Amino acid sequence: MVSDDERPARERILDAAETLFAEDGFDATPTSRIADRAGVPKGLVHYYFARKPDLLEALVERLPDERVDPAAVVVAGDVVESLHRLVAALDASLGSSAVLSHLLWREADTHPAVLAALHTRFDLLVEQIRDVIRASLPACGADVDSAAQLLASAVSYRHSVARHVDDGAVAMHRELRFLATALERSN
Amino acid sequence: MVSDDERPARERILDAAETLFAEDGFDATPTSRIADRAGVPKGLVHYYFARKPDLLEALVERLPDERVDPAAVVVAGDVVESLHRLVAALDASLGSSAVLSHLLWREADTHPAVLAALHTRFDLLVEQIRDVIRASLPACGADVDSAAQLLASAVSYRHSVARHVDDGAVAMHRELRFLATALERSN
Amino acid sequence: MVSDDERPARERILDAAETLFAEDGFDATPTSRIADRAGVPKGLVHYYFARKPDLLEALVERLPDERVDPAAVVVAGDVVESLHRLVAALDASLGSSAVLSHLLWREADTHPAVLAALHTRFDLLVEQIRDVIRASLPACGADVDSAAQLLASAVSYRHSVARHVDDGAVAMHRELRFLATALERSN
Amino acid sequence: MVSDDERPARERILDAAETLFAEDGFDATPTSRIADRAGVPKGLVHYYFARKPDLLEALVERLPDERVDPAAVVVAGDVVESLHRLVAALDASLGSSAVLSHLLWREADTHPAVLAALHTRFDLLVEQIRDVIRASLPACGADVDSAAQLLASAVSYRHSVARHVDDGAVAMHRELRFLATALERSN
DNA sequence: TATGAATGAGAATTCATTCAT
DNA sequence: GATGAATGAATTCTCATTCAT
Repeated sequence: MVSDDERPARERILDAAETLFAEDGFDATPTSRIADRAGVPKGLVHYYFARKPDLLEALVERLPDERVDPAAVVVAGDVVESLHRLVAALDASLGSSAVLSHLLWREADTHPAVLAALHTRFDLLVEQIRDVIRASLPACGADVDSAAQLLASAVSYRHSVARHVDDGAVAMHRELRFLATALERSN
Repeated sequence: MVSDDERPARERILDAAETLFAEDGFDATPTSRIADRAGVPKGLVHYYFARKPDLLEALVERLPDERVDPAAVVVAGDVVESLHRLVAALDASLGSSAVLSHLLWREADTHPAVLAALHTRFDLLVEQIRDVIRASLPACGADVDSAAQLLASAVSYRHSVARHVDDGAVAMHRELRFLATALERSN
Repeated sequence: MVSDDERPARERILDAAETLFAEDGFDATPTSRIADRAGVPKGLVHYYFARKPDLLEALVERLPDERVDPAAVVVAGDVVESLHRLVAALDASLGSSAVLSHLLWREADTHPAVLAALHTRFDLLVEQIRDVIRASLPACGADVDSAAQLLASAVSYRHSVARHVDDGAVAMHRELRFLATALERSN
Repeated sequence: MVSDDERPARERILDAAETLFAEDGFDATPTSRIADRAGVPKGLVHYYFARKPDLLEALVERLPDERVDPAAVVVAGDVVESLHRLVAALDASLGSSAVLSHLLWREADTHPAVLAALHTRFDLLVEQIRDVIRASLPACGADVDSAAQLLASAVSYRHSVARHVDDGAVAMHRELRFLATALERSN
């Protein structure tokens, strides 16, 4: 087996697992294929990850912290633009872990650790949207929580489940504008 | 093996497959367990469904048609109430196939037939929401398509993915009210 | 794989397991070698015996009932001869399951079912020896229980553990005579 | 890994191996568990004992010399008491290596070195019993060899195989008295 | 001398699928 | 049509052993 790649073997194994799990699902991916793809002998996979689900947990722990600095996206008085920048920033940050994101949705049911990670991520998303709305439209009298929840649903839905829908970005843009307009009007 | 239950063996096999696939996933469910649960001999499962994926396709074909008659829910001039009744009707109709709904999301990636069924269902959902909005608020100048897309996201998200979130109904109610208000204001 | 032998596959698997376990021990015998020896495909071994220890339990259940009819061996008034005949009868009956006998001793510690079987067998042995002593020497005033226990130890020791000692039969004969003499003297 | 215990690493490894082999058997004990239990890194086990069976041979060589000084136990003219003291002394000396004793029986078949050690120990046992009988009952006309063999069987049986039988000591006491009485009567 | 990462052969077990009856 | 014994490829996991440091 080849081995002298740049990254350490443990990382290469996780990379391979991430890609393959995302492509075919956890159950449909033999550890042997992970080893092949990582360029390590079969035994090494189980040396680092005694049981197969340990791979999944390690992947969850590798999840990047997707918190976006509100100050970096808020444009005072312009909710449309502010939310737009937030979503763009989230997209960029999530983009790197899009595959991972997707696979998590799929395995959440059967792996509690994954489910917990998903909930945390969703709550964080709602919170960030709400903060940006509040910061860009301080006196908004509308139901900001609902708007945040709606947008978070749409973002999550797009990132994790509906990745097959290619016009996602366009639709998202229009939905976002709709929400922003609603928020501004109720000012 | 038990046998003389009320439903024919083929149906019992599909019922069992639906439950078990939803619980543990397609790959993690041996056909032998489906046979056990259905109370039929192992061979019979493969007699009716030569290959395992055939079970999944048969389940997709069993999907109920969730079209709700617009006339039955629209309250002229009251979008909030109209959408509310629509969502309630959809919930009722989907309720019976909630497990199935959920399992479809999970298997969509690896089974094209399932993915296609999902897209059809989502498009139908958007269409119905749009129709109800238009019927209850004929002169609405807002971006009805986006509103419909947003609500469809939220509904789908709740039905299929976020089924673990218990306050789903409450949040949905508030989100819906937010959307309706936005639509009415732009009238 | 060959298959049209005289005995049914399940029996052939047990025969093979018995021989191989006795030769190399339970842990050192792969199920694949059992399959080879039995002339059946590997899968069939696990079809009949889901887990490897199930093979051991099935072997224990195959143990012949070694009860010897006292009437057939007792020579009234002659303990030496009576015990001699009993031991010979036990030897003959045990002989057929000598390998099994031996392997049971070895696996008793780690397999409770085996340990239980061994205890039952030993108690039965003591009981039979005592019955024969009593029947051939009714008025014996000696500690018949101890004599029976001693002889049972020696028999068990020889059958199960000390099978490598080749002069076993000769020694046993002398020991038996010693015991018998002791019993007669105390009459 | 812990390390600065009182005993040197090599000894701790053997101690751990002895315990674990006795508990689960040689084959069922991974060297890694031996390392864990000994509190040494995995590599060190193979550093001291290149192959796993080497551990077994080293254990056999650690066997204490169980020779009991006849003078210390013989009570002239009293075989019962003499043998009693001998067995007590053997018990005490064996007690420290009871686990080892037991594991040897189990592994004797597959490890010639172990089998040889066992034979040596048994012969030594017979010899000692005979010496004590002769010393305490010089003019005994009975078959002392057989009596010695019988008692050695019972002692071995108890020490090595029947360690699960809790009333071992009591039964042994009665058997011993039976033998002694027999020997005295034939005087 | 000591270490623990790395290796790969081989173990038990699972399971979709076939097929004779 | 129905059945369940039979098959064997594939899968997860174990572990003695090696070896660079």
